[in-house]
Amino acid sequence: LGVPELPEVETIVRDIRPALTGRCFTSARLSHDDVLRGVTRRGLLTGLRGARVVNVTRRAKHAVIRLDRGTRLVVQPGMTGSLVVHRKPLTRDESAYAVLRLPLDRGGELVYRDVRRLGTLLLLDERGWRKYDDALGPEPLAAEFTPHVLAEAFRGTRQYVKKALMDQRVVVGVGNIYANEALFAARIDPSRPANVLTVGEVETLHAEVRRILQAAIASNGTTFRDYRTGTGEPGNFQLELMVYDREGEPCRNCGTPLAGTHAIDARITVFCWRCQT
DNA sequence: ACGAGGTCCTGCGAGC
DNA sequence: TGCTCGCAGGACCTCG
Repeated sequence: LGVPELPEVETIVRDIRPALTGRCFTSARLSHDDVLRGVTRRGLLTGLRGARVVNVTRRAKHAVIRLDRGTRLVVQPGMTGSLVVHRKPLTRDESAYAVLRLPLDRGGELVYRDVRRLGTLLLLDERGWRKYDDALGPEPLAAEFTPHVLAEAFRGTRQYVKKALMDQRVVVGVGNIYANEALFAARIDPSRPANVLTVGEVETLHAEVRRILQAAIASNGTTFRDYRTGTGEPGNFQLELMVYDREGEPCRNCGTPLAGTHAIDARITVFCWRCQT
């Protein structure tokens, strides 16, 4: 577990960028085809072999590796994916569950490892990328993501606010962990319909989403089991979580045992029924 | 429009 | 001890 969301992918991208930019993939090996979306094994491997990395960026929860051929390798780590540049030969543990291995010129190797393989790999041309990018909502840390933008997205839906917050068309990068945390910080009941929130509540939620994502980036993300930074280290934000993985434990605000439910989208929701209304 | 449920995938922990 | 079973869940899908 570890669930790479925005802070985790941001950390990965920052870590691997210096080691990858300008480098060439001397070869490419893929262990399983089931992680591919919209590209065949042959298409992926020939598209990567010999390609040079122009830059490495993050969009939503995805690492985007732009190649000199005008294509982009898009990595969605899913639940258990990690993306690490190894400078030394891989250990037995590191090579177990390695899905994509891309040795670099001048040494080292980019490795996508994914135990459960719920992550996906895409290789998109310019047009494919534009279409993919357009389908995603605003970046939560960008200036164009204002409280007004969030309010407009919430206005049109009676979905549970937690589900709406995790909808990648509303705002990208927020998954289960940070949705739970942001709603606790904003003192909002996750099961309220999105369109009944007051202007003030949306403003608070907007601010808390940004604050928590920034804090998680500063702590290199949240590691429970599988998530690793781009250098293979665990993150530290699990130490700062207020509700996630704390069902039954006392609320850090009022001491009431935290409640847990699967009623929203079949994912664990942890909240304080006293603080969140 | 929205909730519910299934699918993918495998390690792990609980229960018998 | 050794087995089975249910759970974790992001993205995507279908059904009512």
